[in-house]
Amino acid sequence: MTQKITVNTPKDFNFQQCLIYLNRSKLERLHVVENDRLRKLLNIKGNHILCEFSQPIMSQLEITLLNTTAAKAEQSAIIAHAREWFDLERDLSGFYKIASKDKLLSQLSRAYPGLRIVRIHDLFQALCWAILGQQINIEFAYTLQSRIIENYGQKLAHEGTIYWLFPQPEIMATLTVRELRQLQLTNKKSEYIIGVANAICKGIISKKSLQNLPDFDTAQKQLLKLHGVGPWTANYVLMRCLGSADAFPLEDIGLHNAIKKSLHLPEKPTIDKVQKLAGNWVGWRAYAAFYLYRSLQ
DNA sequence: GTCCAGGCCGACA
DNA sequence: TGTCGGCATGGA
Repeated sequence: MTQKITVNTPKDFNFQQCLIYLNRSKLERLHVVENDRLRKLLNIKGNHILCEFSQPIMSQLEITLLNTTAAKAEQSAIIAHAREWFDLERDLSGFYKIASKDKLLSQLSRAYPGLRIVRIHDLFQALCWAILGQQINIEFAYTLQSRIIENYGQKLAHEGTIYWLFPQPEIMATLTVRELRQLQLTNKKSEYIIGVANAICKGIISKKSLQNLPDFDTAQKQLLKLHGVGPWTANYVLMRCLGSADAFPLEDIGLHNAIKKSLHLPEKPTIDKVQKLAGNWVGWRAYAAFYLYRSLQ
């Protein structure tokens, strides 16, 4: 007897749009997209629960537990995870209002209606993903991430497919640069990831403590103290993990290319030009960035 | 072979 | 405070 949980979703949420984003790389190891269904292994209070997400009707997500059943408290945690994953608490009316008056955003919001920022629940995973993505192409970042997961993550086999959890910082903190170098990470990326793992294990930084700060600017300052975390990485993590709708990875080459593509510019825009454009998106710059990323797929 | 890819650090002025 | 070279790798 499989257990099903339903999650009510807001009007301007389009599960299909999010699935397209989630399905952008064949090297993804942390979820599987298949026939409008999404499967992900969740770590709920230490229990590894394989969840299948689908959308039987527009206003609902249905979560089917494939390998176990969940008690009330676990069910609540699964629902909370889903609501965070697809940023369902957000009222997007402000974003669409801004978008309606902006040439670039109006184009993107029409192209990807109901797309929401797909969040990364785990701070360590978000930091690692950003560090891996520094200065290399995304597909190679996926290659590196898949190697880390397959070497150090926990897994569950179900009906012939393996589902993975991202490695715990406690595991990664014990590694040496030499070990990560063998996965073709650079010296720097290896040092940064081991350092971040240690910082999290020692409680120097945590998602909870960052979320308890008065504002995202303060959280950004804390993130910047980590070795290997610069402005781009800090803003990326604020956007993907901590739930800022306004964080903006200004230096992002991908964003620059997306703007070039959408506005049919002959060259990539300068930083000043990007900053000027983003000036029209204040309050919703993370959403603008996420829609721009989506336009590169 | 060259250039680019969802940057960051440390040195130096 | 602002700028610049070095880093290291895979793919086009």
